[in-house]
Amino acid sequence: MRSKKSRATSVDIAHRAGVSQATVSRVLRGSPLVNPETRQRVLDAVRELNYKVDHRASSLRTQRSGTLALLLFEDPTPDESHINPFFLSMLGSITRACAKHGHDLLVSFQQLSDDWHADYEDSMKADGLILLGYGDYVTYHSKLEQLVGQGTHFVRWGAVQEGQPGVSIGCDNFKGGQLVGEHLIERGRKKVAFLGNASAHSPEFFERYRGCDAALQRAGGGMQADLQVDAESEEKAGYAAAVSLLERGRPFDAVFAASDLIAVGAMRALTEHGRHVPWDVAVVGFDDIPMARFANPPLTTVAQDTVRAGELLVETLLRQVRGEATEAVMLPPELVVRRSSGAV
Amino acid sequence: MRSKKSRATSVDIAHRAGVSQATVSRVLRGSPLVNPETRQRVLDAVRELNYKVDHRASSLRTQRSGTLALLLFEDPTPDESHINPFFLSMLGSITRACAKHGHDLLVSFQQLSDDWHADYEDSMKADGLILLGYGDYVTYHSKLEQLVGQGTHFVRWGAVQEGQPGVSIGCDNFKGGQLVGEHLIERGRKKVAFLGNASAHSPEFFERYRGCDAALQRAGGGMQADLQVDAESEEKAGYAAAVSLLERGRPFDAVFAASDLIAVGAMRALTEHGRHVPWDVAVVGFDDIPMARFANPPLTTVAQDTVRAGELLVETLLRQVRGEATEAVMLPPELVVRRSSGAV
DNA sequence: CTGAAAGCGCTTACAG
DNA sequence: CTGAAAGCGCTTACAG
Repeated sequence: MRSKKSRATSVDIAHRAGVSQATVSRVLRGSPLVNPETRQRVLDAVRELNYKVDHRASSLRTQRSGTLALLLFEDPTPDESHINPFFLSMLGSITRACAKHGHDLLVSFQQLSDDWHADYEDSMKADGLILLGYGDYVTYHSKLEQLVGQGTHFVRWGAVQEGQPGVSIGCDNFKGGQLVGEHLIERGRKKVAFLGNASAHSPEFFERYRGCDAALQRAGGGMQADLQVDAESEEKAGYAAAVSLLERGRPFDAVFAASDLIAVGAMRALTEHGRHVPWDVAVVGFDDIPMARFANPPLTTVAQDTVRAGELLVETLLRQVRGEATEAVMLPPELVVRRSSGAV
Repeated sequence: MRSKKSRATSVDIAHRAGVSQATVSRVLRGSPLVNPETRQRVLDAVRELNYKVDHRASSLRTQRSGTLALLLFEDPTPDESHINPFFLSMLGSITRACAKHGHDLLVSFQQLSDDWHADYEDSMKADGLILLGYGDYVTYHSKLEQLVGQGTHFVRWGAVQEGQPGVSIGCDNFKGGQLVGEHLIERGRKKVAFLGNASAHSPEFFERYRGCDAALQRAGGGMQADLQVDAESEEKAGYAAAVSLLERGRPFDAVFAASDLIAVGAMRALTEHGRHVPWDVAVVGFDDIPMARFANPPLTTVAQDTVRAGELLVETLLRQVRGEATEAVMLPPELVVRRSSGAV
């Protein structure tokens, strides 16, 4: 919107360049059906009047918005509190990937309870949806089915598993858990506690748990139910979980936290309760958020490739929008060893 | 976009409800000029066909998009690297504030070098722009003037100072620097090094520097030019700056880092070079990013109220879009004392 | 290679 | 309270 004279339209350009409005549109869309000289006259007029195509009009006409919407779910922490740093870095890489593909990104935080399934694409604000966030998978499921039923284009970041509505991109969480298990065994740890929800409601955490268990089993051990404590992915929850683990009084020499945020909280609790990390207890997290390097001691963790993830999400969604076939992908995790799991 | 039958339009609803398309529109816009019974019939049809107003069409017609665009600048780190956590949390609070005001948020990362001044609002994708990011203020300035000249609606997060194009919301950086200076003096520190650019190119950092200087002066001292080292807001830059400070061989008993990221890097360098924080050197940062609490030792810093900042930015911009008067605001900073500046 | 015309899906004076 | 009509600013067959 201009303050004085209203903004130039393609008609103004046509007038100035002495052509029809249709020709202006052809030039701006890069149609080859335009005489080079005509094209130049139009381009000159465009520059002189500082003209920009009205995105709403073109999108209304073409039925393509060139916009993707990112819906970020966060259930537990309604307001104030900080967003999970892992999602923040996903947000960063998704934004970059969108730009790279010439698309705009609409960002929106959602409560899982909201009626989100019926918004952005339905209002034609976006060509497709990217769904991101932990969330109770069971609740989630029916909404996803609704999306599929509506023919909405979407991709989801999260657990990649059978019988799931829509296309998912996710980390190979089982593999990640395995890497952790193998690492702990190598360091001589046997009794591994798990901090995080380990049930079908949180399939990502559960896979991490199962992967670690598989690795321990191969070494003749296994995860113990009495060493598992539920926790959402928050520092405070990690602290609380570690405290209640200690209260149980069962011996353990390692903690596998389902996320770095949990791990950081757990390390604080352990230290405050006189357990030395890593001498008494090795601690390993998941995600490799920026904070992990700076934790005290620096946190061993499993890195997820957020840059690749962002690109894959965007590319997959765009392919879907174009009507091409798409498939689920699991990204390989990578173990990052730091001092929190140091040798005994 | 639906997979099978194409999506319902207001004409379909009109047909089903036995009214004119105009009436459907009136109902959906909440016009009082509709008979309650008619309204109900329309609403029923809307529900049955799962109809949603096409946002592009309505926005084209009303000339209001209900969308704000956030342009995030990051000059030094072109790709890969992580976005400054401080901006990430601003992003979070801006997104929340937008939702609260019923607006959508378009997010875009920009290189300062890009031709950004001419994009989102010009394409009518957004009603206004929020500008966020450190950046060389001198380069910046002329682009801002262009925006003002074009009559573009925008607010900027950053230094609040005289003769600046457009409306700015920012932290009271001078005051923040003062708090740091007073705190250090109270802890018996005299020779305060400053890590960060201290010139008109980085007015935010410069104000922090000047504020600290003012506090020291009041105590009979002052900042020393030979204890100032340039640094962008990055952990690596902080590390490098601290190393070159040490190499100068001038005595100092405190470091005021222009940002937490710089402080974290500096603490690593100091520790590696045998200086104990805080015994030998007190370290103070700025921003209070999540990482600050978990740094080793936990970092004393100046907190900026990002939640309030986000709301203020959105409210101010919306007021501007509505043609109301707006003004610059400086938010009060708050000192957060942790162990990195612990008593001698 | 170019123009006239229809139409994307809404909103809103204008009549009644 | 309601309908018919114009128009927001584009894109794209359809003719030529």
